[in-house]
Amino acid sequence: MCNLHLYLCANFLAKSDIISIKLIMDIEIILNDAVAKAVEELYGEEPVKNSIQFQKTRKDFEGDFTLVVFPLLRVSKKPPEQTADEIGTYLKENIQQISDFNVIKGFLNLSVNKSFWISYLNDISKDEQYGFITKKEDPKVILIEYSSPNTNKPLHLGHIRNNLLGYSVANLLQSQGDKVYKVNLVNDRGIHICKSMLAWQKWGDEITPEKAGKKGDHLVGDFYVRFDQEYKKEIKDLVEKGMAGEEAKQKAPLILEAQEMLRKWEAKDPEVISLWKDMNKWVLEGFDVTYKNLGVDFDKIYFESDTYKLGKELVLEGLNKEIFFKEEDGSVWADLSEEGLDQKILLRSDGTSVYMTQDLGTAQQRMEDYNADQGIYVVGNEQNYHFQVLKLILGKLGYDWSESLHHLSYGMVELPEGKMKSREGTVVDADDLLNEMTTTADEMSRELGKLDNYSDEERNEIIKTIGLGALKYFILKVDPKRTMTFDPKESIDFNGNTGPFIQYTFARIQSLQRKAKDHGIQLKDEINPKINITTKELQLIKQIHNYPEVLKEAAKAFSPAQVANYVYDLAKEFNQFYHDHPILSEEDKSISAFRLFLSKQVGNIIKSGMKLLGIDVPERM
RNA sequence: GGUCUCGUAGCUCAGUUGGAUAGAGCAACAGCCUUCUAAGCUGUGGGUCCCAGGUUCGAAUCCUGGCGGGAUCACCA
Repeated sequence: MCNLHLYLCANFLAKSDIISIKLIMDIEIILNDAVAKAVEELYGEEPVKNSIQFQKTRKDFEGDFTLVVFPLLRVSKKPPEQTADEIGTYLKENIQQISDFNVIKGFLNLSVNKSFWISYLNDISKDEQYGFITKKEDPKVILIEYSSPNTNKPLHLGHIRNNLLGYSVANLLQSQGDKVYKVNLVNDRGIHICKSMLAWQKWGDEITPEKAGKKGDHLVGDFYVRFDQEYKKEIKDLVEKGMAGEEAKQKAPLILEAQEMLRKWEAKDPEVISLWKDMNKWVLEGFDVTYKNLGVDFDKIYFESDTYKLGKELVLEGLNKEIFFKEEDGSVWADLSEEGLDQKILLRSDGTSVYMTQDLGTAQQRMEDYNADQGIYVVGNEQNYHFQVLKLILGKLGYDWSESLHHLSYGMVELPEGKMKSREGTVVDADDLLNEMTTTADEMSRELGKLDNYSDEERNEIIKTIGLGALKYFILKVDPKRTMTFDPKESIDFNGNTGPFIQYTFARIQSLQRKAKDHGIQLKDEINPKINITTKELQLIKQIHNYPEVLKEAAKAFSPAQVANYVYDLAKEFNQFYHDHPILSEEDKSISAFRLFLSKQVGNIIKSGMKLLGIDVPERM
């Protein structure tokens, strides 16, 4: 069947300069089959599976695709150079697309006809969503949970990393043809919420966000801080009176009051519930503003106050089936020592739930609600252990989808001075940061005189896009699992490997298209495959050619960073190209028309890639 | 101490299922605006890929053991 396929392809290729879309997409498959056939004919033996390894030829060498021949030596029983040479000769003679080859050590570099590349470019220019899989035979339903804030304080830099990752990964997965639902589980209950509420009651003086002229989440956050300050004072006083530190922490009047408030909340005390509703509303309205500025959204928002009782039945069921066990004091545990972990509590001795219990319940409910094939949690790496346990327990309970659960774990964001600590006031607030980025973009553009001719409205639009782009790109270009350092000064640097550099490149391309129109040069729908192209042009086309594969790999690895770095490479390459390859040459319109065409494709990829990252690109800047 | 994770240029980071001479940016230095956007381009210097073994044609990448940083190991969430 392999050979038949090859025969048909070779036959077709020999007769036609214009290659069908299908074949272009499959160039690497064709090469693969061709090498298999070559090996069989030359050495009388089929190559072992996976021994045919193609990769893109590195830039410093001549060629487009490279066959690594080392794995084939076992069959050829000849030195690497000779083997490569023989296969290369065979391919050049038998495959129309191969125009040339060269051998360096054990590497066979194959050059593909330039007309192939141009035809390829023609094809993708017709594809509105190049690189995206729009129709998939069996699309998966994927649930991705991200953000998951507490309603007692505003969002900070760590949440930004979470939100950007979640949003971008959702886009990425969707680009591969799967159905993705974004959900947010808001943690709106618990002792920490009561702390802010209590502080407001005591010292709030009936203030509201409107009266204070402040975002609701910030206002509530202030009371949370206030609580902590007053609480510490009480502890200090008690310790000075001779109480032990630990005891003081537990017996300070404020903490007792907060605990009492939580009990009232659980008993649905009308006064407490009413205050709780008000304050949560303030916070959530504040969050909405931040989410909107950040450009992220959700298909569904869950509240922990609705879901915190879930999971208990699941645990009891597991207890009945003797998957879990009960201690003498009545608490329920899972024994994970066989899996190399320890024992984990699932129900307290008083029968109430713990964090894990809830998570078991919400996982089960959500996966079944959506009939999802895969669940992804975007949560910081401090919860690696939690999710490891969660997955194991769900597996023990017999849910086969537990295998598909994935904890997209990301590292902390640190500052040059060290970690962010709320107590020391070194937390970078999300809203402040967003504003600061825009302000800096404004200052920079004024300094450079970039936006002098635009109206205030246009100007604001553009600097917002740039400031936000700088922040998003800075965070997303780093591999999620790494602990990253966020240097505010450096992030606002718009030179080099940054979002604004990429945006700038895009803006240039757009400007080029406009200028071309002014010059009366028409953008072609299609390029004649026979025209000559330079090495640099070819290089750009090849970079474009990588895009679908990059998306595929990035989606598989849940890694927007891979897309980010790819787009930067493309933009950089284009910028270099742009500099010494005149595109709007008056003398030779055919060349400039091709470059115009090429630059448009580059622009499309940049736009598409940036969109996956959740970064806007400006038409001008 | 157990488990997980990271360690690449002075700094921030890339580096594809193991492939060729390990790459960018920032910072430093030297150039380039009468020419499609100089938020740009070109050049120079800068490396014990934490260390030591192992696997193999080939290791920054995989395995083992160290060293160093981080996270986690609650009847908190």
